[in-house]
Amino acid sequence: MASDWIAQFPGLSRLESADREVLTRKSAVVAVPEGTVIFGPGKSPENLLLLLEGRVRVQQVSEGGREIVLYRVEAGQSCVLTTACLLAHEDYSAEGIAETDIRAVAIPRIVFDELVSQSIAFRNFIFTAYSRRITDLFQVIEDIAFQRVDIRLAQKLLELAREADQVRATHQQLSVELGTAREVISRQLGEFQRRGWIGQSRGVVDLIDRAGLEKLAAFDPH
Amino acid sequence: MASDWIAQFPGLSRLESADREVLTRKSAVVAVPEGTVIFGPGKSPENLLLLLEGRVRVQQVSEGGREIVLYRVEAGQSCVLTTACLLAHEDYSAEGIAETDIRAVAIPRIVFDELVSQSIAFRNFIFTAYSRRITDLFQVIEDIAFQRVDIRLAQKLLELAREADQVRATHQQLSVELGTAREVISRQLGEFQRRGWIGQSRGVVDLIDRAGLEKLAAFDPH
DNA sequence: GCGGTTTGGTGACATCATCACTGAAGCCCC
DNA sequence: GGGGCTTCAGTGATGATGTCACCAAACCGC
Repeated sequence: MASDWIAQFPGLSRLESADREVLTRKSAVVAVPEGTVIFGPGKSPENLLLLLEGRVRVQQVSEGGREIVLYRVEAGQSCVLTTACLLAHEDYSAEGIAETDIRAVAIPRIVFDELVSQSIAFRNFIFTAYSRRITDLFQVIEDIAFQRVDIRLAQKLLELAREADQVRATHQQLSVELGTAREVISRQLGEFQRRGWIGQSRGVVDLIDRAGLEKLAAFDPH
Repeated sequence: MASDWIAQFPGLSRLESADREVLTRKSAVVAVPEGTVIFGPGKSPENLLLLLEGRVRVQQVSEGGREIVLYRVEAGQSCVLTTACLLAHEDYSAEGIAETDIRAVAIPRIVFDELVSQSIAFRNFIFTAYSRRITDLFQVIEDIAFQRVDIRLAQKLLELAREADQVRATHQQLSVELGTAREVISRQLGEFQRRGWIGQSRGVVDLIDRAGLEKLAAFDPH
């Protein structure tokens, strides 16, 4: 039962059977309720987490109390940021928050080290995950530095909505997604509404005209 | 001769002698002239570089042609970004440029893998380096998103000047350092000059009153 | 010296951030 | 079910930053 989860991680499919055995025997499946702070300033994690179900939001918190979302860890991915914490014993100013109820595989530090040492497949898994996160961070930097907020907001709404045609988020929360101010979000959403792209009610944005949003999201000002 | 370089990397001091032997025997000290593009879009590196002398600038280039400096790799540090490339075979939109003439140890992919597998000290070295870079990126994101340009410019001038009291850079180059526009730099430097903090000539900023710059650099608007 | 290129300066305007304040919508609690 | 509180959203004024257009000065190669 509990040993079947490896199939959910494509990057681990090439793991040899001895390593699979170590991984399943020495790690545990844990449940974490929505809203839990998984790691954060002054809270080093003890385990590497591989997400089976749910989503983790990683965000940066500045001294001034301002926040910005860096990336999300989805089911089937690993929260590699914690490995850097794990091995470098360094505190980050970033924090990871369970955005939904979560089921995850918790790999203790010792076991992580053992697997990195023994298995080339596991190493590839870890370094590939790092690679993805760093790419995410590069994209965040580029967007913040060079992209207009209306375009970024349209993209973010489509991303957060996924299949649904509704986003449950306050203007404040959306401003944290983009690292901007609430007032900016309010005004931009007002503009989107005037254009008939969205409807608004307290804590909710309804996507009425996806095509309109998509056109703006794909717009290249250059 | 060529085997003494390990002493220059504090993180490698705990390497066991067998691993030291592998590292020195299977890697080569290379020289790279200033201006060389070490890695970049469509140019995957073949080796992990440990810098003995010189400096590498890593910057992001966007489609619109705009650029921003992400961080620098100094002597005594490793260019870990390349390890992610190395192992994940992924192309980055970032590029690494030799900012000075460089001497570096080039560790082939195979040897890197062997060492990661065998040596816990080497693993710690690598993951600690990752940790530092990610921290750097977090700081870049926070600065771009939340910090005023004048403060960031003052900080950057002091950083680039190091011991010297002069920075050799055009306004254009400084704008890339901060991910902003040249005009913004021109105006801010004009203001710094009016305040008597700096002097300007073509391609050069002279630091006249470090204390003034330092005060602004340390200023917390919150 | 001449002509082209790079670098820097500046005004006008657009976009975004900040501040201060208002009112509306939900919630609690009796 | 009507206060009172809290959260959420809207908005004007103003400052900071980004963009565009253009010009002038400094440098470079010949």
